[in-house]
Amino acid sequence: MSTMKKYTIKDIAQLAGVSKGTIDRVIHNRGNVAKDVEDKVRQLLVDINYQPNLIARNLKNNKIFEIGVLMPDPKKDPYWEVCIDGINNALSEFNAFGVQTNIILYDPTDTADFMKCNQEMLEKAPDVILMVPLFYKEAKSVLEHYQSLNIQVCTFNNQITASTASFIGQDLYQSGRIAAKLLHSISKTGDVAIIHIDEQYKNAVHMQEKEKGFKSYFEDLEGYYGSILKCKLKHGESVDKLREFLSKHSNLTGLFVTNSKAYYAARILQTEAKNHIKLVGYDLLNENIKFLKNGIIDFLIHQNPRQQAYLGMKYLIEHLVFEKQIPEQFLLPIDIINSENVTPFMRP
Amino acid sequence: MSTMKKYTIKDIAQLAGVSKGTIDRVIHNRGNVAKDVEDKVRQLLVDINYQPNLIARNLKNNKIFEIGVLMPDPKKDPYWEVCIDGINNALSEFNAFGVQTNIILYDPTDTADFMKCNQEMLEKAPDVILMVPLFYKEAKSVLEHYQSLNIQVCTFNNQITASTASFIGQDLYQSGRIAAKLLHSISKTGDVAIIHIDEQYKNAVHMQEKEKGFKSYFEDLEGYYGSILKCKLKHGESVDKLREFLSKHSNLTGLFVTNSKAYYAARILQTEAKNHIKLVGYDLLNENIKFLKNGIIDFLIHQNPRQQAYLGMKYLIEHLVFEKQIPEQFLLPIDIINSENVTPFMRP
DNA sequence: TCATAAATTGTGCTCGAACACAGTAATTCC
DNA sequence: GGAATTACTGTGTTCGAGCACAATTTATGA
Repeated sequence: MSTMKKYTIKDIAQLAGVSKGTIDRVIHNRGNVAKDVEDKVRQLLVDINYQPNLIARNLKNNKIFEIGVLMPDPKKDPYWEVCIDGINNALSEFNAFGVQTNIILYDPTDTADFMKCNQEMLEKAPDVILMVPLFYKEAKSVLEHYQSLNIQVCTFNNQITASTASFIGQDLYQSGRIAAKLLHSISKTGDVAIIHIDEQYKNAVHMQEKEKGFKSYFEDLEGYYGSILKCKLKHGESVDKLREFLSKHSNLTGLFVTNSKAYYAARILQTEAKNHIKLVGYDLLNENIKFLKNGIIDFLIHQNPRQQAYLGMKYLIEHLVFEKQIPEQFLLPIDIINSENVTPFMRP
Repeated sequence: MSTMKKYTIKDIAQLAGVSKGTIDRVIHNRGNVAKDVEDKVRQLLVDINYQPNLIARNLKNNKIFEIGVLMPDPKKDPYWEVCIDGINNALSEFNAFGVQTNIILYDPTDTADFMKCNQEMLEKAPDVILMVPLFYKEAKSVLEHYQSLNIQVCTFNNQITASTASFIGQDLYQSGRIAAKLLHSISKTGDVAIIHIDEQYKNAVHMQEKEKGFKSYFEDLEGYYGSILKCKLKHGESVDKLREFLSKHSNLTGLFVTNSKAYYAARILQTEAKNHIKLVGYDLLNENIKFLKNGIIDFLIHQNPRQQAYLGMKYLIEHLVFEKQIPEQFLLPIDIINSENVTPFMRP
């Protein structure tokens, strides 16, 4: 805030009437310091609020840090594409500090591959790890292993509540509530439906949390008398099931698709000209954006995977380079996207 | 990306068969280097893609940088409060790099005070300046002066298009369009009104841009037959004018308040129980949030002043410390806020 | 008492870039 | 030819923290 001198170890040594070696020993608890001297120096450090010059510290310890990244292969699911951008972004921002990545991509439909890639990662022995722990049970054991090896891990997208690893993501329950609020604000009456598309074991928790939040909004609401329906489309099932669901329930005015597959529903609404049914979904996939712009999709909720990956990298790098503490959990704000504000969120 | 050795000046000297002094002279164009040697070294630098170690560079040049901040006094307008948080945030993030600020607050209703504070700033002779150039004409001349003194300036909130200073803010035209889209999505029929409250000379450009964007949305729209009305409330005028306006136009279904004073309109809507009139405004002031939560205000558009100030500081610091280029313009995404996603945006 | 161990403290080098200054080679000029 | 100037090149110190190791003081034991 105000003008304050930057004290160096040398300054402190002079003030305490000892040599810089002693100060160093106190700072790093290296022992071999007389009790009274130690107390005196410690007090002095507090008094002048000593902040070590991280630049100098870093110059000396100039090792190249290795960050292992373990995430789903964007080739298998385009949702993950932007994460690579976020990672590269962080990398270029900190490229002066000697950081290297080792990205391993696993098949998001294959738990065995996840385990195999983790094995591979262990062999690379990175300093820290950024991971999308898609599969709860497997991730839990893997995270425990990393913890026992004392490797700091930062997870994003999926929270493994049972682990101590730091997590970056969103409050899914709340995002369900937001979806409900949006749907309700654009269609006051009629029934609404929660649509789970391509539901898989790995996503079950995600979708359930969103569903709970969605329902809670309408339950809290006074004066709403529509029904909350539900349609599940398991992985591999035909979209015909959804088409039938939509024809059967003629009183439907709103749909909430709990993942990035809102465009499945949008296609049906478009071909069957059901323009009166409002649609809220997730994620800025090109296919979704197309329907957002032509008005079939009304709102998308942005989970900001790019930012999640970027922040994870940033936290890890700052931890390595500047010894900053990594927050246990960081929940990103939940962005509401419509056809008019979509563009800046697509910025690289 | 891949494993690449970090070359130092010493390495290059060895490779080129000269001393590190010569490499240094080439890198900094200090002259006094034989033509053939210079060419050779330059080629070498390109070949190995030499990246100077910014940590070492910084350690040597360890001066304390001074950032002058010139912004409206939050005591006069609470809108600016969060900017201080953003500035302190950036400061604590980079506190290891020897950066100091000198914050000067001016009266946002007083152009003369703005000029006086700029004079004061000049006397402090900061290395760079972060500024909210509230008053177009005055700011223009001031910015020219800073440019002639070769002081890098970063502006936020208000764009002085005639200047070369870097700008961080939002696309106001687009934000008007977003407001229109939101209003239209929650009330399909009836008239809408643009409300300018406390309009002052200094805000005129801001509000006009938003108005233009708002209108453009409805003009682009097919099948909308309502009218777009307008109500101006000059600084100091009684809100009764607005109350009368609202009673007179009984077909109104939506209001767009072009600045942070949406709560003025909300109060009237509440006391007169005009719940059918939808309301969209700007900024997460406590008063606005209150009405957002009780449903009188439907959406707020978040101009993110905190992030604007934070980013400005970050750009300036990285410019000073790492010699990074400051982007000429950075337009933040425009956040749509409803009662359900307001909380995380209020995070410190 | 003095050698030896143990406890404590001080010194000096390192990291990579920047830059002053010393040193060497080439050229000019009388 | 030799002094002086110019053109170029190399050396050594600095920044602040970290750490190895040397140096010093104090304690212990026979």
